[in-house]
Amino acid sequence: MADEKATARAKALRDQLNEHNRRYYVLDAPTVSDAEYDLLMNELRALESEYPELLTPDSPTQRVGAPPIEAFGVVEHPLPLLSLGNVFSHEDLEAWHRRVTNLLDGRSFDLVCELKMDGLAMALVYENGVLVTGATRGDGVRGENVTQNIRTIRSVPLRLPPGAPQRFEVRGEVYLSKGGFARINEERAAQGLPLYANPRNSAAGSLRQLDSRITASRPLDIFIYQLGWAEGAVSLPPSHWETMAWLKSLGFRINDLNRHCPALADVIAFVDEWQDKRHDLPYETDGVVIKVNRLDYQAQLGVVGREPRWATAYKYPSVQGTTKLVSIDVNVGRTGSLNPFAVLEPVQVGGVTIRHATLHNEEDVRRKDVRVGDTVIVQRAGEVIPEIVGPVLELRPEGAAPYSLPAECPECHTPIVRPPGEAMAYCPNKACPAQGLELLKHFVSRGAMDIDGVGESLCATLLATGLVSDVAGLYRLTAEQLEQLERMGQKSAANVIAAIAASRDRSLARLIFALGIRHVGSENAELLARQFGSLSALMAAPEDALMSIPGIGPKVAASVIEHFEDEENRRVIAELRATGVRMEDEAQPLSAKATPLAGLEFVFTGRMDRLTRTNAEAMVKELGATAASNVTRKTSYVVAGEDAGSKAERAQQLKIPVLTEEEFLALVSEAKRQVDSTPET
DNA sequence: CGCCCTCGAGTTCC
DNA sequence: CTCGAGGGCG
Repeated sequence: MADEKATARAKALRDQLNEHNRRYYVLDAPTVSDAEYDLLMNELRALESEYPELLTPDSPTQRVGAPPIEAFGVVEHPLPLLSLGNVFSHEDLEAWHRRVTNLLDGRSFDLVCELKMDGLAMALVYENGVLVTGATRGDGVRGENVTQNIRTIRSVPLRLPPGAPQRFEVRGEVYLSKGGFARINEERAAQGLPLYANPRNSAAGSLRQLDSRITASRPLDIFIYQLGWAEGAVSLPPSHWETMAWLKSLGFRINDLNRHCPALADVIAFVDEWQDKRHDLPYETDGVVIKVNRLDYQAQLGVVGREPRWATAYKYPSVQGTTKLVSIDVNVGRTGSLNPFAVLEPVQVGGVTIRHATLHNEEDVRRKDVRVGDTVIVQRAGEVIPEIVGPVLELRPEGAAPYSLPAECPECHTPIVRPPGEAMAYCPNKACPAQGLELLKHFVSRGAMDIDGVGESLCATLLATGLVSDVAGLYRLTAEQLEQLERMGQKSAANVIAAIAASRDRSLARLIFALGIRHVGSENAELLARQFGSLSALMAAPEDALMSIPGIGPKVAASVIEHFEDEENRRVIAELRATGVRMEDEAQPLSAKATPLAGLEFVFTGRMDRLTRTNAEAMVKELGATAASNVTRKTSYVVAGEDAGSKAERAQQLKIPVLTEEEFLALVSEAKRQVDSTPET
């Protein structure tokens, strides 16, 4: 049995350790060294193991977690945890403010702005100054009892100083810092476990551990943002802002970045200020919670449905979102490649609605382990292209099966082939209608024959009606035939015919590229055109002649040979020739052009105001420089437009000069001035 | 043979 | 933008 001395010592140790905890984790101002802290902790642990009756729920030793439990109990929230209405713009916010003003009979009111943590809402109940329950939000009325896990969070006070109400509830958001998230994922990767998709997902996983010793090893943290309810004779402050200050004095961790705003203009300033700055915070925030400060006004405004009228959440455009994966469909590419893509329940991400996302190939789907029916996390890679990050494993429905590609081409039902060692599967049927459409689209596209007014839908119509059966068929079209089609008047028909006619005179390189030879893109087409000067010369070239061109290796050469050996391809080329498509380049003018930018390599990135990227690339090539798409050590200049992404960053790392559009134009006009002032040779 | 750089191909949304 | 793969070079 513990004697009085031991009992008193245990209490003293608990009080000291709890205070040190508060200084370290809540105030961020420790007054003892880690070693001293450990010494006190060890002493308490020894006492508790000798006299188990001294072990109290508020003991700091509880922070290391307890043995696993079977399941979480259910906790009823006496006062439901409400959700918040959302606003997405200044206009929405102003409209909300007007509504509130009306409901308050035109009286003006002050507000509080709080950064909205991307974590999990939690209700903590204290009785006689001791934490007794920690529960998740659940459906707002009933949550899960995760008290043992909450105790492991160092910034949650286990015991409060005198002056706290007898029984009361505070609400807060449990979250994981970006650094903590990265650390956990590194550990999981090392153990071969599936990775958490984001800090929120990871915090949820940590909190739902039945073994709280695991939770204890996760660096979870909490910000308290609300007093739920309180019983016992205490006079409560009259405003939210003062309530938060009071809770802070009791030892709760409150976000210091929150701000008391006298008027709407200050709220707008706060929201704008953190729009970008939030990315520099060590934790993830997805918006700002705006609350009417006075509690009597809050009471007057009340609750509608499950949302209080006295608060709203300003949501920043999300970089990520979660949605349901409805199905995985398959596209057939121009080369016959089968590319699975995700059909999603539409979701707003970064201000646009996302319905589809590519899944690249079967391996990609397997690696990400997404299955039909999964809830998946979606983001816009480089702020543009939708991408599936991964599934939320907790929400996977029973019986969701791993994905495998269908055995047949979805278009023509030919059995698919997957060359050994290759990641992509193919439809081997060269006459596959899907490939025909993709080939036609490629032929008319901007980088190829550049036929204006012929897009995806017209290509499809032409093939479906039989007006065109291969790329050469375009050049036999008449205005009368086009006018038969729906939504095609005389004027547009004439425009299309003119655009097709104009494309007869494209450069040889564009024509070679347009043919759609495997492994021959715009660059290789350029090489081949420059080497051979005409399509017939290229067609007659033996394999070794192709291979001797720097940049053309065995695969490309074989692909070219194979393309021109094919009877059908030869027929189409003959047709093209017969309809008057130009098949050679004019002899290169021998006069050497002035090349003031010779030897320089430019990389363009981001959106420019006065130039398109292709235009800019043409400009520098004209002056003897080259344009590359990737930043390497060889790059001379990176020209960064608006919203420049990773390339500009990489340039900084490699200490390569980054030019603005203005600086670039200045550099070009200076170079041109040199050309003009140099006498022709 | 392995590494590094480039090119090809497919892709989403407005 | 990203991944995969081709080509060149040490």
